Amino acid sequence: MGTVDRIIHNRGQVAQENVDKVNAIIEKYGYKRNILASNLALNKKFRFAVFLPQYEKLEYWKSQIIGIEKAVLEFSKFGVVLDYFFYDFNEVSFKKTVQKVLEFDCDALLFAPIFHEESIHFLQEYEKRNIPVVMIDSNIDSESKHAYVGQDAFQSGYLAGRLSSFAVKNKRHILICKITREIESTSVYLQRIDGFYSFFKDHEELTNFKFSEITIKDSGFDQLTLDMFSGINSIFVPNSRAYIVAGFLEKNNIKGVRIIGYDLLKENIEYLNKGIIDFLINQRPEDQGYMGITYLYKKLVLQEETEKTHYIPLEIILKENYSPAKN
Amino acid sequence: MGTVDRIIHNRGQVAQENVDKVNAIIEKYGYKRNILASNLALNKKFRFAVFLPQYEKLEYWKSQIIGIEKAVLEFSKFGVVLDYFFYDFNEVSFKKTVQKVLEFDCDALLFAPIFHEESIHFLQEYEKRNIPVVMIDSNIDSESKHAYVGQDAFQSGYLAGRLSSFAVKNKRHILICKITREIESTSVYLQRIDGFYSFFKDHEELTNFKFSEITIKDSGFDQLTLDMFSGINSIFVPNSRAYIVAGFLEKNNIKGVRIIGYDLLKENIEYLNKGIIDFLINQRPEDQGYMGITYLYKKLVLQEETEKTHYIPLEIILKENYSPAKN
DNA sequence: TGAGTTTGCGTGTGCGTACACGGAATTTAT
DNA sequence: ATAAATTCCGTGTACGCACACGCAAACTCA
Repeated sequence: MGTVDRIIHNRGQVAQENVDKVNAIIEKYGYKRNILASNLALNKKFRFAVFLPQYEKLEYWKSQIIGIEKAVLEFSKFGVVLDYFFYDFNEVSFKKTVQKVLEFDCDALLFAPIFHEESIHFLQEYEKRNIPVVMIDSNIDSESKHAYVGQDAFQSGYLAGRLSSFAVKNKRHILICKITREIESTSVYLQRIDGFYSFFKDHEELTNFKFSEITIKDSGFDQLTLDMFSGINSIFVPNSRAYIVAGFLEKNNIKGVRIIGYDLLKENIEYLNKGIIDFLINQRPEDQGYMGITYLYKKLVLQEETEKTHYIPLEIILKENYSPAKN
Repeated sequence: MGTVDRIIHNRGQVAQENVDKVNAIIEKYGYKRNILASNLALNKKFRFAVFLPQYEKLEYWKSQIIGIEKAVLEFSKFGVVLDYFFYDFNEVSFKKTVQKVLEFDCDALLFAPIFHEESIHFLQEYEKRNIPVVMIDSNIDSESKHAYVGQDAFQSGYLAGRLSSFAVKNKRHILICKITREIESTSVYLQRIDGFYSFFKDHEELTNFKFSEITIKDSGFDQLTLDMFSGINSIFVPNSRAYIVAGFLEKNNIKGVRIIGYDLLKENIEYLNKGIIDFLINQRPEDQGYMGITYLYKKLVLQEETEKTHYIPLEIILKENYSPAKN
């Protein structure tokens, strides 16, 4: 037993002759180590660090946490333990928390690389330490071996392009509303817009489309003006804040404008039900959190082969297929 | 150890006094039985019976099987073993196989209740035997405790209604093409149509819509005639055979008709890419199979609380968001 | 009251793996 | 050659649970 064990874990202390013999037998009989018994004997905790923005007031991140908690409830019996690290909505807080997380000794990491630049070095560190990482929400497309759970941002923008091409009139003027906040993955943002334009590039027959862009800081309702929307038939908001535009249009009684946005926030749903927002692309945040933890569980606890990327389906939500159950 | 064990499994043979004592301690210290060790000691195989239509030539069911195999690959290390029961595309074969399955001694059952009537009694039998069942693809809405993995058929029809209301012209004539085959869940079928009409009932402002229905047997291309489609603006095919209609329209060079169908079959995708089919609602069959087995695994092996119903998202596939990766 | 029956309880072993420990075999140093 | 250091290997126990087995206590009935 001892010798075979040493061979299986190649811990040395065994003659080459025996190594070969045992390996031959393992091969011949197709021995597979029993993960149940292994984990039982190991009697080990698996510490997953969860590094996300402070979610208290962010519906989207709250859903992510719900999914995470659901997963850890299942996996706690296998020794999975979470340690949360939350940061506030600014770069300083983010950087501080990065330090804390780096100092923390964990077996795996779940992380949303919101601040693109700052995240790169951070992630490299984990690659060096050989600690598995899963990114959720947004991906850093380096050639790293880190996993990703979330949507294909480019493709979702492309789809949004198609959705906004469902024209009532032939001539169309599309407005892209960039409503930014410091805390937001700008890369996701840009990929969506990129995908959006790509749709129209790929469809030359749709020449009768014009595009404008406006940029608003924060949740600044007051920065919107009426003339921004004159002659506009369709609006694409490449993040979750379509409700701001919808609110403005409602207040000023502007009708017949198609709005396409992201995420099933309460405010968005409200305007969806009123018929002011037409399409929302759901990112299924709860599933993302759940799948993220599940990935790490499969990788570490079960030591399975896992697929590096898990794309969440591009779920199009209309007033008519929204049901409150699915967040 | 023995006494405590007898109490935990309430196997009797222990004085009430001790039962109370032990239960008090279990309560006090929050003892949870370790499922890992339990399964290790049990050293038991979990036999799942999988009862589905012969899939060789059915793309949809093939995908289901792929998902099932993927799941069982993961769970085989926990002692999960599958036994397949396939039946041919007719009632006789179905009934024969029902007998075989009933005679087979299994711990759980995954089943697609295609033949509604015949399935009811069959499922009751498993309820009697207290064997957990998960239904995939279509649900039998009895108040049974059997689980379901699949779409909300009514809601998907409702959504299809909305999709076909994206009118280019104001006057619209919608054709509902019922292309039936013996092997098909008629209940799913009817629920979808029901949902479809309900959409228009709920939206009285859409009065300028007219409806017709045609019914075709089998994959009978030859039963279609030109006059069936005269004046039609939009077609709803409430199952996976939209490609038949699309093929007919293509052959006869009829253009500008919107087609809405189900499932990402090769033929459907072909017409989607040609722009003849506009919308496909994806049922994610691979996910269904995977989730079905996962449900039984969680229920039996992990003995977790599980949600009875797992709805697959209503994924709308357009030419622009179809990617071959997702079956 | 004693034999027979039932009920209650503890011991022991096994599930498949991990790892500490100590002894045997081999090598190196003196 | 002998002592010391090193390499190699087997035994034993633990992980947490399930269950067979057998013994002791309590009960039944004559």
